[in-house]
Amino acid sequence: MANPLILKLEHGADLTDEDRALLQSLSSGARQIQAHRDVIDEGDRPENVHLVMEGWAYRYKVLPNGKRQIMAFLVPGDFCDLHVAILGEMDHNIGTAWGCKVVDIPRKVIDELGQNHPRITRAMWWSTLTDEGTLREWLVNMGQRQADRQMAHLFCELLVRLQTVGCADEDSFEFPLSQTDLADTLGITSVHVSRVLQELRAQGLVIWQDKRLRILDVPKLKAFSSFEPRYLHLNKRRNRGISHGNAPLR
Amino acid sequence: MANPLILKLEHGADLTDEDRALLQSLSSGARQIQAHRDVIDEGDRPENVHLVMEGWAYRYKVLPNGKRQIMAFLVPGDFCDLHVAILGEMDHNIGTAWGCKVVDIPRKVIDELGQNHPRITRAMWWSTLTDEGTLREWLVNMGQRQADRQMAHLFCELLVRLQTVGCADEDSFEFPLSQTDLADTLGITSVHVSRVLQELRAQGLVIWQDKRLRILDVPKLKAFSSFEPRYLHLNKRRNRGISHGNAPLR
DNA sequence: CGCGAACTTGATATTTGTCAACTAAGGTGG
DNA sequence: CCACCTTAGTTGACAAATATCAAGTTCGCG
Repeated sequence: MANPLILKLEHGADLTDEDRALLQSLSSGARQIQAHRDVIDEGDRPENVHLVMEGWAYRYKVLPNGKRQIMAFLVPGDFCDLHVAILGEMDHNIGTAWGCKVVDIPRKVIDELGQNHPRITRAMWWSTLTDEGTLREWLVNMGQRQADRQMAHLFCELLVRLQTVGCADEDSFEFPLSQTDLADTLGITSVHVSRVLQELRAQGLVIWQDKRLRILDVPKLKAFSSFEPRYLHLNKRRNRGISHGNAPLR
Repeated sequence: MANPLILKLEHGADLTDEDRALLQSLSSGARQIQAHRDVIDEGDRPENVHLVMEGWAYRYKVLPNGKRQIMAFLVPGDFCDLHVAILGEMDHNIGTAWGCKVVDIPRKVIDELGQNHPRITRAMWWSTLTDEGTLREWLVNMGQRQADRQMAHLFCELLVRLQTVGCADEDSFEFPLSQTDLADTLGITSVHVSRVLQELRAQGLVIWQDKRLRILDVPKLKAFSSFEPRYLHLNKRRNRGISHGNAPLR
């Protein structure tokens, strides 16, 4: 199976074969983490950077009143905490949604990359910055869309993201979340998730069973949720004008 | 008046006098931009990085149905589009909330900093990463708090952020937004903003008049909104244990 | 086979949105 | 300096979206 990290980072920089070989060795030696465990917690100052290679994890915070907000999904190819090298301590938690394979990469290895491997470094910053773009889109999603569109938008995003790392086919992907997880992601209750899902099913938009989500009509779901993937910045670099001022492709 | 950029970046790295002098010259020559103008738009590939030195701007997106979501406030010391160097094109718009002084910094100057000024580079990445942390907190805010707490939380955040750049006193700051701007920030309607504000006023928490927001009881407002500033990562570095002398990425 | 977690359903409550009318304030031209 | 006009904010009545509570139901797993 192709390496999700490499598949992803190809979008952020023009990697060489040497870069790919290095990333391949970097992302080997994953350890299994059980479902519903924390990978890191708020306040931690981890020595290693964590990279998801299989399964799902998520960023989340819990408020004093016990309410939980999931702020990002970490799927294969995603780094959990690249930023910790600079920020010092985690300002949120990361937990596994399901069984998950994670590689621990010592910070000094990351630092070494930063000094001697400019394309990989660039690709990692590209990855951090697209995470930020995704966060902005989630904010739009929560602020301006009602629950049904918001959920549909999330499904569209996940389809595209998982396709780029080889973890989704044309119209479906493994979706190992509970409805409660989904509720805490969208900022609604799990009761409402259940009802909205039934509506999406009734409209013939999605099927969700056996931990797999199938989108029955992808263009329709994208239109329904006004999904515009620009924020994912997924155009392969080699397909783009290299320097500034060029007309946008697409 | 002290330079907001320097005041801010001191939190992200241990700057030298030389660094400060460089930042000082970098942030001079601001041009005035009128209120309610766009600084950059989605799809742009700007040649310059923009730095706010006075006034307020905000990041926003507009959906096909006309709804607007404000995703960040840019106050003195904030960069508008540091990420564009890597992502290539803007995935959102930036507009002025009020008259605003902005410095245009050529991308090549930023690149040069990245090569020869490691502390400044580190501080700029710190700034980008705290922006991301702020975004995460806004997501929590929108997803899990009701409108009154959410608004209170925003006020607390702004007080702290503006204090660090010398733009707020102990309990108040210039707040040049309309209630509609605030509504599009919190993901509620302007009618609801009006009502929530009256409630906060009635509870003796805030006064907002003449474009100035005054928090009558700061600890009370922080408790009310369960404001926890860890996500702003504002501890001056010299007050923290300095761990590894790792080089910045890039 | 039975237990518990996840999901569903129905009734009702709360929060927030919508619409429309009204008031206040600031700017402009006469 | 006043009349007017526009924009921002306020208010009330009502509607829609979503939350809450409580009671089922289903299903995987020991």
